[in-house]
Amino acid sequence: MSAYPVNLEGKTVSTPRDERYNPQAVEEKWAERWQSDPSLYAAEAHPTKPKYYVLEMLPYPSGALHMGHVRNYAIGDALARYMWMNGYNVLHPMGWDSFGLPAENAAIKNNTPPKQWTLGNIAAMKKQMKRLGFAYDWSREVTTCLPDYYRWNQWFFLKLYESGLAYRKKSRVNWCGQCATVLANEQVVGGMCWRHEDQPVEQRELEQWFLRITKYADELLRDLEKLQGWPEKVRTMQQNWIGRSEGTLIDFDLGGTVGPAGSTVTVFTTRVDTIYGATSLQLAPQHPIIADLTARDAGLRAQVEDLIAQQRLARETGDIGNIEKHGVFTGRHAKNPFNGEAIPVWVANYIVMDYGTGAIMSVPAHDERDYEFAKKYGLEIRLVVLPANLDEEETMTAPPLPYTPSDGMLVNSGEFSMLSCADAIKKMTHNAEEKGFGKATVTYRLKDWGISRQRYWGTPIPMVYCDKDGLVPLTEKDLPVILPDNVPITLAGGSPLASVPEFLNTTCPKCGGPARRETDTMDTFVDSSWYFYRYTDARNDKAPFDGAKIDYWFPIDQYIGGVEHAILHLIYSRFWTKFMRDMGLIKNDEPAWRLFTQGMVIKDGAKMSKNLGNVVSPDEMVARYGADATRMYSLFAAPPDRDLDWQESGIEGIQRFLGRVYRFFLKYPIETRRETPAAASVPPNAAAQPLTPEARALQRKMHQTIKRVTSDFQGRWHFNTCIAAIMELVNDIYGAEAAFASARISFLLIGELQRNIALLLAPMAPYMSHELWAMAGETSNLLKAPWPKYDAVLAAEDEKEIPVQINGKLRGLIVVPAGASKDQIEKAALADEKIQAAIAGKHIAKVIVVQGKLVNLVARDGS
RNA sequence: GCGAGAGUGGCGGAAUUGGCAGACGCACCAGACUUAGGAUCUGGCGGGUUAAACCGUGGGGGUUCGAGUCCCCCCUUUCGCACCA
Repeated sequence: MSAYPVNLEGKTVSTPRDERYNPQAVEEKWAERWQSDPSLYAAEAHPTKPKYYVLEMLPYPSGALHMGHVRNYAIGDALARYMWMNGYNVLHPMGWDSFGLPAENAAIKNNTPPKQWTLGNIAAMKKQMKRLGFAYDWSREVTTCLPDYYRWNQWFFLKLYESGLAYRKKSRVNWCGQCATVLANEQVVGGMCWRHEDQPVEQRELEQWFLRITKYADELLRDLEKLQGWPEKVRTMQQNWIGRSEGTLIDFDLGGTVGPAGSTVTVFTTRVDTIYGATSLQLAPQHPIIADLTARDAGLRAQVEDLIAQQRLARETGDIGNIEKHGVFTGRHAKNPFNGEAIPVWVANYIVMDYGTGAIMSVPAHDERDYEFAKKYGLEIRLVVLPANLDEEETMTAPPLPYTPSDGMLVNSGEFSMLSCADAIKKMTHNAEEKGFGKATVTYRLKDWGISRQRYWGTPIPMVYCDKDGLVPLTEKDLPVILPDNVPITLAGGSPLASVPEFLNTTCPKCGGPARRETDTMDTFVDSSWYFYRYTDARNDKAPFDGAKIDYWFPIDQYIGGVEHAILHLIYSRFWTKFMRDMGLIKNDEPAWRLFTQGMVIKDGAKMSKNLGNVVSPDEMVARYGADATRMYSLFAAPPDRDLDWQESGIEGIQRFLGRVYRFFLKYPIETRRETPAAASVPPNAAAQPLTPEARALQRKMHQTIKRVTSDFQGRWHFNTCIAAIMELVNDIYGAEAAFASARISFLLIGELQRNIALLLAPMAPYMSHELWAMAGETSNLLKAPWPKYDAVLAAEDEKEIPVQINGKLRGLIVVPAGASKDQIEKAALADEKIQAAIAGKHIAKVIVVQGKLVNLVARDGS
């Protein structure tokens, strides 16, 4: 590099090719060095520093990274590097969420075994990650599809089974025909499969394994309060998902048994206060008692089937919210336990079986849906709540119906009349409990987590079926149950593992007799529910991890990923944490204190997709602009929480900037600085010498930049403004080039500028920073070089430019010493020529001086 | 319908507590250096005007010496949930 003649004239010259920054050559050189030292990014074994666990959500190994990944990891990597430089013991691991359906689809399509396909993809993506320069501790790599990981899924399953949190039941499940498997409620999006937007989800009856996440519903809801470091949005989404609702269960008697399902219908209501206004019962078409009610009435049965069909259709089109209300009278009546009145029992398509009890009391006067239904079928509408305003006249006036507020007063409600709604709810619930026909209850929207999948590429469930002993769990020493290779995969339905006799046939752990294995596998969300714990102790073959290590590293200090995991992954992993805590394995009760959800990477305003042909490949960007520019642009183009519109011309701007930085180092290399006469003339105690104005300005800018980058980095996570600040500094350096040439800026300052620029860029453009660090004559490892500190005195301005307003409008600018008093500022403002001209003939009513900020003169006409 | 965000030049975006709106970058224009330019450097760049005045942060009100920022009403838009009883 010293072969290039330094231009001490400071004149603009053309840039020869060899002066251009060549990212490929530089990045490859450093990548090679970094890869030769596997311990480079390892956390300390015997910690002497405070810990910091930064984690990006692990990817599914689909075959290639996309820009969304790059953005996610660029953020995490910048943070990890920043924390290293700030003296933390950083844990920054990576792994692979590698079970799941795409591997099976690929197997069918290409006739490649899922394992081979998956491991091949992992190798390819790992290579991409290394090329991008992400600083992961690969010695802790977790690959969920390998037995050394999934055996612990099985281990946890046995523990869950032992504690009654894993159970099996026959249930109506969501079935995706294209996946040929069951979906969790969380995987059904608007009636469609989360993976196949155009595939309506069917309902099937199957024996399934469930995890009792509802046991933790209340705690999962309550602890959201503690997660102040999570985006409000995510907490709200989880809150809605859990959907806690307080209400009352009330039994309505059908006046004699109608069949096996009994003689009462229990309704759930949040408004028991309106029960005197109930004029019918409405059942969901799937309600169990309907089988009994229709047993001798084929016509009614057919009508109910029709309602079910309507509901299904509406669900499939995602239009369940707007379903045209239909219902049918069953011919039966039920007794309202409060007033003894017999009210008709109907079946209606707007009642869903999977919320509450699948049965409601219909109160048309005080519920919009019930009102609409009652109007349509001519059911009685009975007012039982009046507005309770201070204005008596209004209170006595019947409100327009339906009247739904719950701050009114009861009427026509027997002994409860004249009570407020709130009091009535309490007293009526109490009354029901005393008399044994009802009770207070809490319902949740959250359902238990169905984890059975009729697929091959997942963790085998460690249970067997014995003819003699029935359902038997395996024991710890039987683990892992290895997922066999060479399994024929089809989408014919049913579990592929059932067709493998060597797998299927086993012996019962209890009696030693012949038994069959469970052939379903686990939902892949099981894998990702606890993977981040495994990173702390990834090679442990005696336990999932060592609790002492969890105590040290957890909770995760910063978790970073896409908002699409706001519900599924993030609620399951919170559940898993609470379960492990209750097992005594860990002490923390939340996995991550801080969560950051980055925005999507889009192109031309649309999500990148193969269909639209607007996919930007990271490989191509790296090949064209280098890893640094690719990463840095993804940090610069938008604040990290917003969507980022990828523009090729934008990354060119970053490339240009990096080139400018590089040329600054190239033009003033350390060798030359030592040798030039200008350098030699700098006295040894140059730092103590008063600086020229140009040098002082640059020095000040340098300290201001350090200050800004530091605060934007840690406080606000605005990487875009961090980069903008560094750009400003570089622009100022170029602006002062003439002073460099005339030696009015010392080589000591140039060296300081260079070192600080390398340090400031290190988290965001690691390759180039390392190169620059070496060019600046530094031999230490930049990865752990101390983050620069700014000097507040040196960052301070000597004088300030202060805007002067008249009546709030800018009318002039004055320059005052930085520490000027209010009086001085006011005097200077009034003395300014422009201001004097502007206020001529006017009377100054008031002068507002904000020290160091602004002057506003309130001027009125006349004197 | 409920909940949470967002709305600023041609574009991406700055403006941390109310205090010079448009930092930084892109695009564009002009110039320099060039055999050349998809290189580099310098300058310009919200509207308006010769220059000013003036107008400008989705719209309308308000508070204030002063509002992109605070308050009220409305519009648009993104995301999540939804006959949830």
